[in-house]
Amino acid sequence: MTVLTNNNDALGNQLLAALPSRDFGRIQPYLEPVSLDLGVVLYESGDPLEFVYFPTTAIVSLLYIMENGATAEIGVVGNDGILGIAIFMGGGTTPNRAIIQSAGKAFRMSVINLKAEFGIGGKFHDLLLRYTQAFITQISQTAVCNRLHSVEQQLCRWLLLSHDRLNSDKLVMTHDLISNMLGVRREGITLAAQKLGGKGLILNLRGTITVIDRHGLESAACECYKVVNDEYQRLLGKSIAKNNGL
Amino acid sequence: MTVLTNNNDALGNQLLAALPSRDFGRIQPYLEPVSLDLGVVLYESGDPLEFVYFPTTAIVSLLYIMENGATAEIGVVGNDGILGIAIFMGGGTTPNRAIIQSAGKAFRMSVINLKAEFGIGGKFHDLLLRYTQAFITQISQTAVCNRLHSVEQQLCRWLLLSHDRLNSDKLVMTHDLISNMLGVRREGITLAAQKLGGKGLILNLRGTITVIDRHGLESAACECYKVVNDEYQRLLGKSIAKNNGL
DNA sequence: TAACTTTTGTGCGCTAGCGCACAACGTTGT
DNA sequence: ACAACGTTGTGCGCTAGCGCACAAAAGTTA
Repeated sequence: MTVLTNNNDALGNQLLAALPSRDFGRIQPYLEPVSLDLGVVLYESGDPLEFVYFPTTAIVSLLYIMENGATAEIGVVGNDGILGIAIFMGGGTTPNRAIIQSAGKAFRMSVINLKAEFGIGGKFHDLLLRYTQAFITQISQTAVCNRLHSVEQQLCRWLLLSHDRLNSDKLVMTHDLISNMLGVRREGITLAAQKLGGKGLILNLRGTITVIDRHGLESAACECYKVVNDEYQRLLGKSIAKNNGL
Repeated sequence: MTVLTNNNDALGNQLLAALPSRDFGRIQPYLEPVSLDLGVVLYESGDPLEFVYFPTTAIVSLLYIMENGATAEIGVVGNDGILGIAIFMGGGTTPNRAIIQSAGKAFRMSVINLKAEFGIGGKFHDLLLRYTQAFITQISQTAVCNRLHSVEQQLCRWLLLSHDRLNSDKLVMTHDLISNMLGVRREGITLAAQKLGGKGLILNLRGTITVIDRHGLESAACECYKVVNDEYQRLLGKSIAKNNGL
């Protein structure tokens, strides 16, 4: 079942990379590399999970889908973390959809193996819980941001979140996609993106947004971004942000 | 240190009540009853926690406070749960303020004792994690609700959350307080409360809101309330909602 | 090249919620 | 009974974002 290719790539995931080599060595055989295409649904709301995922280059969004079809993002997971915390938290599923927001690679691990490793306690257990707390902060700040900030500010935050989890300045995504994530109108994104483009922070091309001025983007974003990033740094010992300690 | 009064009151907290009596017996000596007054700040943003709290009749709100002083609620904890999950998750603190939203009683437990009990693993460990997952759902749904729903709908959700955690239909709280929680204008709450009053769902009196038609309130709320409640039921084996299995 | 699809740009009327100002109550205390 | 204070009610202009309807590009396929 486990693929025998070079699983050292798994160190591209910061959570796995943070493990002591002894713990990582024990887990490594359980990791199976997978390629994830844009738009693929990894988990559907309420479905029992079969695998957890440690993304390396892929980015996954967690969405809630309303009865009327409207969507809003809860949080985003990339090479900084793990998708499927409901497994070790004990619920087995969540009322959210997990969808690939940016195509790329990940390593998956069966629920059985994950539970066994988590059950041992020790570093892996503690690290997963600390990551979960950081993720809680991300969700919390999403709630705050949704309440208090403009679409333009939120777009900055969202672009930064994506940029941090990518090793490129070129984000392949349409305004329509982003609008679904932020739960706003597509036109609202177009307008906000134009403003950011006018300020020279990003470059809008059909289907892609290129980050030009990372620092400018951070300034244009609300404090929410920084709060989350600082918390990741505090809890996981490293900043997710580019040019900022990574 | 531990007060010797009747700690069986602690069973008023559903998390403690859900423990097997053997586990509860071990924990009971560590529980210290406290009275919590309206407006008291239990945790300040970023402060290392010294105690976790198991509310029985008190209700605690978790808030984020923006640099400009604006506030928004992340989630609410009452007799359904525990305040201070950052302790067993490993972070020791969060960037939030915890403030008493409704005066009442709680049992507190020192961080050292909590960590020790959590470290044993077993039922207590698992229950705390399952509760945390339920709480994550609450935060997530707050984010969604903040994005997509009207103040009136959110007020319904919020009143229901409070009502569930209280053994009275009379909620002692001002419109101003609620507006801080929901992160909206006080006038917006006044207006929404008037509408709900006009529909006969609640009764507005100076400083108090009385729930008249619980079912009507649920209908007037968005689906967010039900999603969270269902998830509490699934994960913790009981509904928090009144007239609904409790 | 031509037809088609996807993505982005633009305009327009509408509404919810904001910020501000101030009036009208209830309570509490003296 | 009166003053003082906290709470709620009301009005008004303003703005961000919505919903809708198309037009204009930019790619894609035939």
